[in-house]
Amino acid sequence: MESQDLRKVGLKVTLPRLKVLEILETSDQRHMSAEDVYKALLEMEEEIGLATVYRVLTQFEGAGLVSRLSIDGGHAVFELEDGTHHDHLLCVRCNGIEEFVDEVIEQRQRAIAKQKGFEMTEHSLYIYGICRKCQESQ
Amino acid sequence: MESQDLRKVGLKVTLPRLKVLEILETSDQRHMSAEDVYKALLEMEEEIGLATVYRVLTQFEGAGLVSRLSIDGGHAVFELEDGTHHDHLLCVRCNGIEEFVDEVIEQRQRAIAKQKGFEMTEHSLYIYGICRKCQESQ
DNA sequence: GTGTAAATGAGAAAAGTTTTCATTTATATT
DNA sequence: AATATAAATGAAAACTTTTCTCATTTACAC
Ligand SMILES: [Mn+2]
Ligand SMILES: [Mn+2]
Ligand SMILES: [Zn+2]
Ligand SMILES: [Zn+2]
Repeated sequence: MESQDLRKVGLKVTLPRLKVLEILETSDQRHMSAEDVYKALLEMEEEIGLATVYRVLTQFEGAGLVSRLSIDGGHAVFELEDGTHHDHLLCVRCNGIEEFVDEVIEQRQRAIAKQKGFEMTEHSLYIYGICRKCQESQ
Repeated sequence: MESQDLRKVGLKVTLPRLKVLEILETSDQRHMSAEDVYKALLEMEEEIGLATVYRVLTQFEGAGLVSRLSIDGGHAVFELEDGTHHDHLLCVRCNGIEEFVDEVIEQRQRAIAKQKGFEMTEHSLYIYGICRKCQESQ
């Protein structure tokens, strides 16, 4: 019952919001660009404008429902927030995304920030490479 | 003698290329956007188009003379390549950039890629925060 | 059911970067 | 030194991703 999720964060329950949420929950890709979401909506015959998709995703981000990854050449992907921090591996061949958590890295980052006198607010870490599947297929 | 540097990497010796190189070498900021370089050129009375600045920086990157950081909100900064890898701390208040090297993180990244079956090609790591100077000034 | 504030859609705008194409320039060859 | 030519440049247009504007529609408190 997603309507409650929306009300809980102070957002009116509208069709675009419900549908975007539905796409994020049911898509087989966990990480989706606004364009991906928009196209998935078109495929389910929902005529929701791209501007609205961006708006809704940004609001969801503000509400803590989704998080946004800012990938290299300035385009963002979104994923449902699951409450746990993780970082990403990006396949440069198929653009697939995998996740990882590494406490050693997390801790070293805090140590570096401290050592440099930074009050750390966040970090962004991406490992680029060729995923297993892409290596196998030639 | 930068002319040799250019010839060495197969680039014709032109005024825009020499001047962009000069800016990168003499500016007090090690990390500069294309716009920064463009403005610095204007200040030294060199009428070099922004498109040329982008072209030259991209060629320099291809030639291994500079490296490009792709910062969050989709705008790039460039720095002279010094042959050694390092990562960056970004101040969210003054946009200042500091550098660090951490072998533990480097090694953990390789371990994670290996564990996930990735053939790692590169990585990008940014620590965001408020730098010492900005903390002190209020 | 109504009123009102909020949300939406369509298109314009913004920001950063790349491309196009006519003109200029560097350099290899005479 | 003059010439030929492939490459580089400048200016403007195009592009990409995202945000904004504003007229219209919708959700929901009353
Ligand atoms: Mn993720
Ligand atoms: Mn650097
Ligand atoms: Zn892959
Ligand atoms: Zn600062």
